[in-house]
Amino acid sequence: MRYSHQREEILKIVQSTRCHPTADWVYDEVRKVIPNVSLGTVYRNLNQLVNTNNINALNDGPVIRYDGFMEMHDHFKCKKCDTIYDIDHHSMNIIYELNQNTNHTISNYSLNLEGICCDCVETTNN
Amino acid sequence: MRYSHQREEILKIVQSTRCHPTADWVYDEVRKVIPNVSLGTVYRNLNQLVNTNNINALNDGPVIRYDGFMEMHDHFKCKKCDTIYDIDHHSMNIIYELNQNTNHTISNYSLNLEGICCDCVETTNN
DNA sequence: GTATATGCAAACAATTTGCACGCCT
DNA sequence: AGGCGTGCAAATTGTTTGCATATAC
Repeated sequence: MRYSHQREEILKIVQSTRCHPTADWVYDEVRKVIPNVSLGTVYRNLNQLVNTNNINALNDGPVIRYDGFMEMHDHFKCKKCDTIYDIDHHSMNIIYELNQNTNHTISNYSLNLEGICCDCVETTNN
Repeated sequence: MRYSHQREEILKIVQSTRCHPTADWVYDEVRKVIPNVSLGTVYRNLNQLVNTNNINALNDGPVIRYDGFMEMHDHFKCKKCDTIYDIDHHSMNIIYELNQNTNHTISNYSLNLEGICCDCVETTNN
């Protein structure tokens, strides 16, 4: 994989946030630095960065979100404000425990939690 | 919600399988019984059945899969054959434990596991 | 110099929606 | 009779891809 200015900026942007951005959000950010970048380039580079294990992809309904934080962790999505929070969890324990209980060989997982977040709980009745 | 023959057949079909079908698969099955059914109708009814808690939706990359088995359970997807298996798990324990460890109110979750399934493990070196 | 990366726009795939007509109640 | 459900086709959304040009090495 050859160096490219676009890819460098895209990686830097994804690594600099914990907001689990979409390709569109990344596109808007990259354009602040490289105004004529194209959305196709953003998608191509995000896919490459996922394949080379520099970032992670997680799906959120029909859209793909990207995550530059590479320690194993889970996610919690607030049903009210749609924010996705990181949740620290005993990843290896889950995989170990599940490998004990099934015939399959589990190599990775994603745990997606939903509910009402701590910021929304005060004001909601849902 | 008024009765419709289409919706009844769609529900029956989703409830009769454990293969986590896509809308397209359901569409093909419904056509065997109601040949002139439309794909739009299948999608509309699947969405209604999800909203009325008769079936569940789970996302598998860009596609939505449907599940007529309503007990809380998790899923394991084989990286080789793409089969999605049901995994029984201590759902309430996870939610309880996680509610203890976070400030959020977790109401539901989906745990998606990946790896090599028991049928593929013999023949794979991946 | 050569191959990979880019910008652009068109293609794609899954899902949703608008509309006129049909069928449940 | 009235309104929800349908079939059909077009629209929408998120993502991918083909192609000619630009750039890294």
